[in-house]
Amino acid sequence: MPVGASPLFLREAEIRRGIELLYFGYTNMVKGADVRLAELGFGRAHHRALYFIARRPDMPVGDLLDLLNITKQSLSRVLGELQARGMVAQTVGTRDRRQRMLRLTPAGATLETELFECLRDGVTRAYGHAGQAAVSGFWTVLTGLIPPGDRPLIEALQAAE
Amino acid sequence: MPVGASPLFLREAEIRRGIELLYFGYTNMVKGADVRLAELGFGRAHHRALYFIARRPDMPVGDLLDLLNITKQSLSRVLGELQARGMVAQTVGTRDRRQRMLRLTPAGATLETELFECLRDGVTRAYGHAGQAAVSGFWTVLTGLIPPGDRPLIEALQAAE
DNA sequence: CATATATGTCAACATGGCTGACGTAAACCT
DNA sequence: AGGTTTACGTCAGCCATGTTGACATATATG
Repeated sequence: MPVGASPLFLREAEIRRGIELLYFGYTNMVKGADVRLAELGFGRAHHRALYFIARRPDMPVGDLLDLLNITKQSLSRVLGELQARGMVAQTVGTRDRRQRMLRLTPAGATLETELFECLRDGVTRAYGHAGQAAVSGFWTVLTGLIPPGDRPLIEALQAAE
Repeated sequence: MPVGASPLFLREAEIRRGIELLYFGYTNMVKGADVRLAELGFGRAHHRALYFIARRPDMPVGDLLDLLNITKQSLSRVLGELQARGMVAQTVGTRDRRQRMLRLTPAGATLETELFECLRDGVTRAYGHAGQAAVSGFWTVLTGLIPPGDRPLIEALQAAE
Protein backbone atom coordinates (compact mmCIF):
# COMPACT_ATOMS: atom_id res chain seq x y z
CA MET A 1 0.00 0.00 0.00
CA PRO A 2 1.49 3.37 -0.97
CA VAL A 3 2.39 5.61 1.90
CA GLY A 4 -0.34 8.14 2.41
CA ALA A 5 -3.13 6.01 1.01
CA SER A 6 -6.54 6.84 2.35
CA PRO A 7 -6.87 5.97 6.01
CA LEU A 8 -10.51 5.21 5.24
CA PHE A 9 -9.24 2.32 3.16
CA LEU A 10 -9.06 0.11 6.18
CA ARG A 11 -12.27 1.19 7.82
CA GLU A 12 -14.57 -1.34 9.30
CA ALA A 13 -16.98 -1.25 6.37
CA GLU A 14 -14.27 -2.38 3.95
CA ILE A 15 -13.21 -5.18 6.23
CA ARG A 16 -16.76 -6.39 6.68
CA ARG A 17 -17.33 -6.28 2.98
CA GLY A 18 -14.36 -8.54 2.44
CA ILE A 19 -15.50 -10.96 5.13
CA GLU A 20 -18.96 -11.17 3.65
CA LEU A 21 -17.88 -11.57 0.05
CA LEU A 22 -15.39 -14.25 1.03
CA TYR A 23 -18.07 -16.16 2.89
CA PHE A 24 -20.74 -15.89 0.21
CA GLY A 25 -18.26 -16.32 -2.63
CA TYR A 26 -16.92 -19.53 -1.19
CA THR A 27 -20.38 -20.85 -0.40
CA ASN A 28 -21.65 -20.18 -3.89
CA MET A 29 -18.56 -21.56 -5.55
CA VAL A 30 -19.05 -24.98 -3.99
CA LYS A 31 -22.84 -25.05 -4.16
CA GLY A 32 -23.02 -26.82 -7.51
CA ALA A 33 -20.54 -29.50 -6.52
CA ASP A 34 -22.43 -30.08 -3.27
CA VAL A 35 -25.51 -31.04 -5.25
CA ARG A 36 -23.66 -33.56 -7.39
CA LEU A 37 -21.85 -34.98 -4.35
CA ALA A 38 -25.12 -35.45 -2.50
CA GLU A 39 -26.56 -37.41 -5.44
CA LEU A 40 -23.67 -39.83 -5.13
CA GLY A 41 -23.76 -40.06 -1.36
CA PHE A 42 -20.54 -38.14 -0.92
CA GLY A 43 -19.91 -34.89 0.94
CA ARG A 44 -17.56 -31.96 0.86
CA ALA A 45 -14.96 -33.88 2.80
CA HIS A 46 -14.80 -36.48 0.04
CA HIS A 47 -14.48 -33.74 -2.52
CA ARG A 48 -11.56 -32.11 -0.76
CA ALA A 49 -9.67 -35.39 -0.62
CA LEU A 50 -10.43 -36.17 -4.27
CA TYR A 51 -9.43 -32.66 -5.26
CA PHE A 52 -6.01 -32.68 -3.67
CA ILE A 53 -5.22 -36.23 -4.70
CA ALA A 54 -6.06 -35.24 -8.26
CA ARG A 55 -3.87 -32.19 -7.91
CA ARG A 56 -0.87 -34.06 -6.55
CA PRO A 57 -0.96 -37.70 -7.57
CA ASP A 58 1.05 -39.99 -5.33
CA MET A 59 0.84 -37.63 -2.41
CA PRO A 60 1.52 -39.51 0.84
CA VAL A 61 -1.23 -39.59 3.46
CA GLY A 62 0.70 -37.31 5.79
CA ASP A 63 0.91 -34.52 3.22
CA LEU A 64 -2.82 -34.70 2.65
CA LEU A 65 -3.37 -34.48 6.39
CA ASP A 66 -1.22 -31.35 6.51
CA LEU A 67 -3.17 -29.76 3.69
CA LEU A 68 -6.61 -30.56 5.04
CA ASN A 69 -5.62 -29.84 8.60
CA ILE A 70 -7.82 -32.55 10.08
CA THR A 71 -7.04 -35.60 12.19
CA LYS A 72 -5.99 -38.87 10.65
CA GLN A 73 -9.13 -40.47 12.07
CA SER A 74 -11.32 -38.04 10.16
CA LEU A 75 -9.36 -38.48 6.97
CA SER A 76 -9.31 -42.24 7.40
CA ARG A 77 -13.09 -42.43 7.30
CA VAL A 78 -13.29 -40.35 4.13
CA LEU A 79 -10.42 -42.13 2.43
CA GLY A 80 -11.83 -45.53 3.36
CA GLU A 81 -15.13 -44.66 1.73
CA LEU A 82 -13.42 -43.38 -1.40
CA GLN A 83 -11.37 -46.56 -1.64
CA ALA A 84 -14.36 -48.80 -0.99
CA ARG A 85 -16.17 -47.11 -3.86
CA GLY A 86 -13.22 -47.45 -6.19
CA MET A 87 -12.31 -43.77 -6.43
CA VAL A 88 -8.89 -43.83 -4.75
CA ALA A 89 -6.05 -46.35 -4.68
CA GLN A 90 -2.95 -46.62 -2.50
CA THR A 91 0.53 -47.81 -3.32
CA VAL A 92 3.49 -48.32 -1.03
CA GLY A 93 6.02 -45.51 -1.19
CA THR A 94 9.15 -46.25 -3.15
CA ARG A 95 11.56 -44.01 -1.27
CA ASP A 96 9.96 -44.73 2.12
CA ARG A 97 7.99 -47.94 2.34
CA ARG A 98 6.07 -46.72 5.38
CA GLN A 99 4.29 -44.16 3.24
CA ARG A 100 1.06 -44.82 1.39
CA MET A 101 0.88 -42.90 -1.82
CA LEU A 102 -2.59 -41.85 -2.89
CA ARG A 103 -3.90 -41.60 -6.41
CA LEU A 104 -7.23 -41.57 -8.17
CA THR A 105 -8.52 -44.55 -10.06
CA PRO A 106 -9.92 -43.83 -13.54
CA ALA A 107 -13.40 -43.63 -11.98
CA GLY A 108 -12.06 -41.25 -9.33
CA ALA A 109 -10.45 -39.08 -11.97
CA THR A 110 -13.70 -38.95 -13.90
CA LEU A 111 -15.62 -37.87 -10.83
CA GLU A 112 -13.03 -35.29 -9.87
CA THR A 113 -13.18 -33.81 -13.34
CA GLU A 114 -16.94 -33.60 -13.16
CA LEU A 115 -16.81 -31.86 -9.79
CA PHE A 116 -14.06 -29.56 -10.97
CA GLU A 117 -16.29 -28.51 -13.82
CA CYS A 118 -19.00 -27.52 -11.34
CA LEU A 119 -16.60 -25.11 -9.69
CA ARG A 120 -14.92 -24.08 -12.89
CA ASP A 121 -18.03 -22.67 -14.50
CA GLY A 122 -18.60 -20.19 -11.70
CA VAL A 123 -14.95 -19.22 -11.40
CA THR A 124 -14.60 -18.81 -15.15
CA ARG A 125 -17.58 -16.50 -15.25
CA ALA A 126 -16.31 -14.47 -12.31
CA TYR A 127 -12.81 -14.19 -13.80
CA GLY A 128 -14.18 -13.28 -17.19
CA HIS A 129 -16.37 -10.49 -15.94
CA ALA A 130 -13.71 -9.14 -13.62
CA GLY A 131 -10.75 -9.11 -15.99
CA GLN A 132 -7.19 -10.15 -15.52
CA ALA A 133 -6.11 -7.28 -13.29
CA ALA A 134 -8.93 -8.00 -10.87
CA VAL A 135 -8.04 -11.68 -10.83
CA SER A 136 -4.51 -10.80 -9.98
CA GLY A 137 -5.71 -8.65 -7.08
CA PHE A 138 -7.99 -11.46 -5.97
CA TRP A 139 -5.02 -13.82 -5.78
CA THR A 140 -2.87 -11.27 -4.00
CA VAL A 141 -5.38 -10.53 -1.26
CA LEU A 142 -6.17 -14.19 -0.67
CA THR A 143 -2.50 -15.08 -0.48
CA GLY A 144 -2.12 -12.36 2.12
CA LEU A 145 -4.72 -14.08 4.28
CA ILE A 146 -2.59 -17.21 4.48
CA PRO A 147 0.11 -17.19 7.16
CA PRO A 148 3.49 -16.87 5.40
CA GLY A 149 4.65 -20.12 6.94
CA ASP A 150 1.80 -22.03 5.31
CA ARG A 151 2.21 -20.56 1.86
CA PRO A 152 4.90 -22.92 0.55
CA LEU A 153 2.58 -25.87 1.10
CA ILE A 154 -0.10 -24.24 -1.03
CA GLU A 155 2.26 -22.87 -3.64
CA ALA A 156 3.66 -26.37 -4.05
CA LEU A 157 0.26 -27.43 -5.37
CA GLN A 158 0.52 -24.85 -8.09
CA ALA A 159 4.11 -25.51 -9.13
CA ALA A 160 5.19 -27.40 -12.23
CA GLU A 161 2.08 -29.11 -13.50
CA MET B 1 -12.54 -8.92 -20.04
CA PRO B 2 -11.17 -7.10 -23.09
CA VAL B 3 -11.71 -8.84 -26.37
CA GLY B 4 -8.57 -10.67 -27.39
CA ALA B 5 -7.28 -11.24 -23.86
CA SER B 6 -5.02 -14.22 -23.53
CA PRO B 7 -6.91 -17.46 -23.97
CA LEU B 8 -4.48 -18.93 -21.46
CA PHE B 9 -6.09 -16.64 -18.91
CA LEU B 10 -8.83 -19.12 -18.24
CA ARG B 11 -6.72 -22.25 -18.28
CA GLU B 12 -7.27 -24.90 -15.71
CA ALA B 13 -4.26 -23.87 -13.64
CA GLU B 14 -5.68 -20.40 -13.07
CA ILE B 15 -9.04 -21.79 -12.08
CA ARG B 16 -7.49 -24.25 -9.65
CA ARG B 17 -5.37 -21.54 -8.15
CA GLY B 18 -8.48 -19.51 -7.44
CA ILE B 19 -10.28 -22.47 -5.92
CA GLU B 20 -7.37 -23.24 -3.65
CA LEU B 21 -6.72 -19.69 -2.54
CA LEU B 22 -10.40 -19.19 -1.81
CA TYR B 23 -10.50 -22.33 0.30
CA PHE B 24 -7.30 -21.66 2.23
CA GLY B 25 -7.97 -17.95 2.49
CA TYR B 26 -11.38 -18.48 4.01
CA THR B 27 -10.12 -21.18 6.35
CA ASN B 28 -7.30 -19.03 7.61
CA MET B 29 -9.46 -15.96 7.97
CA VAL B 30 -11.79 -17.68 10.42
CA LYS B 31 -9.14 -19.71 12.24
CA GLY B 32 -8.54 -17.16 14.98
CA ALA B 33 -12.22 -16.66 15.71
CA ASP B 34 -12.72 -20.43 15.85
CA VAL B 35 -10.26 -20.63 18.73
CA ARG B 36 -12.01 -17.94 20.72
CA LEU B 37 -15.42 -19.44 20.00
CA ALA B 38 -14.29 -22.85 21.17
CA GLU B 39 -13.10 -21.36 24.48
CA LEU B 40 -16.61 -20.07 25.05
CA GLY B 41 -18.36 -23.23 23.94
CA PHE B 42 -19.68 -21.66 20.77
CA GLY B 43 -19.08 -22.66 17.15
CA ARG B 44 -19.00 -21.11 13.72
CA ALA B 45 -22.76 -21.31 13.42
CA HIS B 46 -23.11 -19.09 16.48
CA HIS B 47 -20.61 -16.68 15.01
CA ARG B 48 -22.46 -16.37 11.74
CA ALA B 49 -25.69 -15.55 13.53
CA LEU B 50 -23.98 -13.04 15.82
CA TYR B 51 -22.22 -11.50 12.86
CA PHE B 52 -25.28 -10.84 10.77
CA ILE B 53 -27.39 -9.69 13.69
CA ALA B 54 -24.66 -7.21 14.53
CA ARG B 55 -24.58 -6.11 10.94
CA ARG B 56 -28.32 -5.57 10.61
CA PRO B 57 -29.87 -4.98 14.02
CA ASP B 58 -33.57 -5.77 14.18
CA MET B 59 -33.37 -8.16 11.31
CA PRO B 60 -36.36 -10.52 11.37
CA VAL B 61 -35.70 -14.25 11.71
CA GLY B 62 -36.78 -14.93 8.14
CA ASP B 63 -34.18 -12.59 6.70
CA LEU B 64 -31.48 -14.27 8.73
CA LEU B 65 -32.65 -17.64 7.43
CA ASP B 66 -32.38 -16.36 3.86
CA LEU B 67 -28.87 -15.10 4.45
CA LEU B 68 -27.57 -18.20 6.16
CA ASN B 69 -29.44 -20.53 3.84
CA ILE B 70 -30.12 -23.13 6.53
CA THR B 71 -33.35 -24.54 7.91
CA LYS B 72 -35.26 -22.80 10.65
CA GLN B 73 -34.67 -25.84 12.89
CA SER B 74 -30.92 -25.43 12.58
CA LEU B 75 -31.09 -21.72 13.20
CA SER B 76 -33.47 -22.20 16.07
CA ARG B 77 -30.96 -24.29 17.99
CA VAL B 78 -28.20 -21.75 17.51
CA LEU B 79 -30.42 -18.80 18.28
CA GLY B 80 -31.81 -20.52 21.36
CA GLU B 81 -28.31 -21.04 22.71
CA LEU B 82 -27.34 -17.46 22.01
CA GLN B 83 -30.46 -16.22 23.81
CA ALA B 84 -29.97 -18.57 26.74
CA ARG B 85 -26.49 -17.19 27.18
CA GLY B 86 -27.65 -13.60 26.99
CA MET B 87 -26.08 -12.70 23.67
CA VAL B 88 -29.19 -12.13 21.59
CA ALA B 89 -32.61 -10.67 22.34
CA GLN B 90 -35.86 -10.69 20.42
CA THR B 91 -38.55 -8.07 20.11
CA VAL B 92 -41.89 -8.26 18.41
CA GLY B 93 -41.94 -6.55 15.02
CA THR B 94 -43.65 -3.18 14.94
CA ARG B 95 -44.87 -3.25 11.38
CA ASP B 96 -45.70 -6.95 11.46
CA ARG B 97 -46.29 -8.42 14.89
CA ARG B 98 -45.62 -11.97 13.65
CA GLN B 99 -42.00 -11.10 13.10
CA ARG B 100 -39.32 -11.49 15.73
CA MET B 101 -36.67 -8.84 15.40
CA LEU B 102 -33.21 -9.93 16.47
CA ARG B 103 -30.60 -7.80 18.12
CA LEU B 104 -27.51 -8.26 20.21
CA THR B 105 -27.49 -7.59 23.91
CA PRO B 106 -24.56 -5.52 25.19
CA ALA B 107 -22.76 -8.77 26.02
CA GLY B 108 -23.49 -10.06 22.54
CA ALA B 109 -22.18 -6.89 20.98
CA THR B 110 -19.00 -7.15 23.03
CA LEU B 111 -18.45 -10.71 21.89
CA GLU B 112 -19.19 -9.90 18.28
CA THR B 113 -16.67 -7.07 18.39
CA GLU B 114 -14.06 -9.37 19.83
CA LEU B 115 -14.67 -11.97 17.13
CA PHE B 116 -14.70 -9.32 14.44
CA GLU B 117 -11.29 -8.21 15.60
CA CYS B 118 -9.97 -11.75 15.13
CA LEU B 119 -10.99 -11.62 11.47
CA ARG B 120 -10.11 -7.98 11.04
CA ASP B 121 -6.45 -8.40 11.86
CA GLY B 122 -5.88 -10.89 9.06
CA VAL B 123 -7.97 -8.99 6.54
CA THR B 124 -6.30 -5.71 7.39
CA ARG B 125 -2.89 -7.22 6.86
CA ALA B 126 -3.92 -8.83 3.57
CA TYR B 127 -5.49 -5.59 2.32
CA GLY B 128 -2.51 -3.55 3.40
CA HIS B 129 0.04 -5.69 1.64
CA ALA B 130 -2.05 -6.02 -1.48
CA GLY B 131 -2.99 -2.38 -2.01
CA GLN B 132 -6.25 -0.76 -2.91
CA ALA B 133 -6.34 -1.85 -6.55
CA ALA B 134 -5.91 -5.48 -5.55
CA VAL B 135 -8.65 -5.17 -2.95
CA SER B 136 -10.94 -3.80 -5.57
CA GLY B 137 -10.20 -6.78 -7.82
CA PHE B 138 -10.74 -9.11 -4.88
CA TRP B 139 -14.22 -7.67 -4.36
CA THR B 140 -15.03 -7.78 -8.04
CA VAL B 141 -14.12 -11.42 -8.51
CA LEU B 142 -15.94 -12.52 -5.38
CA THR B 143 -19.05 -10.61 -6.36
CA GLY B 144 -18.91 -12.40 -9.69
CA LEU B 145 -19.09 -15.73 -7.89
CA ILE B 146 -22.43 -14.82 -6.36
CA PRO B 147 -25.48 -15.46 -8.56
CA PRO B 148 -26.81 -12.08 -9.67
CA GLY B 149 -30.16 -12.81 -8.09
CA ASP B 150 -28.57 -13.21 -4.67
CA ARG B 151 -26.46 -10.07 -4.81
CA PRO B 152 -29.08 -7.57 -3.62
CA LEU B 153 -29.41 -9.50 -0.37
CA ILE B 154 -25.70 -9.21 0.27
CA GLU B 155 -25.35 -5.67 -0.96
CA ALA B 156 -28.13 -4.68 1.41
CA LEU B 157 -25.82 -5.61 4.28
CA GLN B 158 -23.30 -3.11 3.04
CA ALA B 159 -25.68 -0.26 2.36
CA ALA B 160 -26.07 2.84 4.51
CA GLU B 161 -24.37 2.02 7.79
C1' DC C 1 -63.97 -15.32 7.88
C1' DA C 2 -60.75 -18.22 5.30
C1' DT C 3 -56.23 -18.54 4.05
C1' DA C 4 -51.48 -17.52 3.96
C1' DT C 5 -47.35 -16.16 6.44
C1' DA C 6 -43.80 -15.84 10.32
C1' DT C 7 -42.23 -18.28 13.77
C1' DG C 8 -41.49 -22.09 17.04
C1' DT C 9 -41.02 -26.97 18.42
C1' DC C 10 -40.59 -32.15 18.76
C1' DA C 11 -38.22 -36.10 16.97
C1' DA C 12 -35.05 -38.62 14.30
C1' DC C 13 -31.08 -38.80 11.51
C1' DA C 14 -26.45 -37.76 8.67
C1' DT C 15 -22.00 -35.67 8.05
C1' DG C 16 -17.72 -34.61 9.41
C1' DG C 17 -15.10 -32.86 12.80
C1' DC C 18 -12.80 -34.28 17.60
C1' DT C 19 -10.12 -37.02 21.59
C1' DG C 20 -7.89 -41.06 23.52
C1' DA C 21 -5.84 -45.47 23.24
C1' DC C 22 -3.47 -48.86 20.93
C1' DG C 23 -1.00 -51.62 17.04
C1' DT C 24 2.35 -52.52 13.14
C1' DA C 25 5.94 -51.88 9.91
C1' DA C 26 9.71 -49.42 8.40
C1' DA C 27 13.30 -46.01 8.94
C1' DC C 28 16.83 -43.96 11.58
C1' DC C 29 20.42 -43.44 15.06
C1' DT C 30 24.05 -44.81 17.94
C1' DA D 1 22.06 -54.95 16.33
C1' DG D 2 18.79 -52.78 19.05
C1' DG D 3 16.12 -48.97 20.72
C1' DT D 4 13.51 -45.00 19.16
C1' DT D 5 10.94 -42.42 16.08
C1' DT D 6 7.93 -42.03 12.18
C1' DA D 7 3.97 -43.15 8.98
C1' DC D 8 -0.05 -45.13 8.98
C1' DG D 9 -4.19 -47.63 10.53
C1' DT D 10 -8.06 -48.72 13.75
C1' DC D 11 -11.53 -49.04 17.53
C1' DA D 12 -14.70 -46.46 20.32
C1' DG D 13 -17.20 -42.64 21.65
C1' DC D 14 -18.43 -37.70 21.58
C1' DC D 15 -19.89 -33.07 19.62
C1' DA D 16 -21.44 -29.43 16.27
C1' DT D 17 -24.31 -28.49 12.75
C1' DG D 18 -26.75 -29.57 9.09
C1' DT D 19 -31.17 -32.31 7.28
C1' DT D 20 -36.47 -33.95 6.84
C1' DG D 21 -41.18 -34.32 8.42
C1' DA D 22 -44.98 -33.17 11.20
C1' DC D 23 -47.49 -30.11 13.77
C1' DA D 24 -48.85 -25.62 16.65
C1' DT D 25 -49.77 -20.64 17.22
C1' DA D 26 -50.35 -15.90 16.31
C1' DT D 27 -50.98 -12.50 13.06
C1' DA D 28 -51.80 -10.51 8.53
C1' DT D 29 -54.40 -10.28 4.40
C1' DG D 30 -57.97 -10.69 0.90
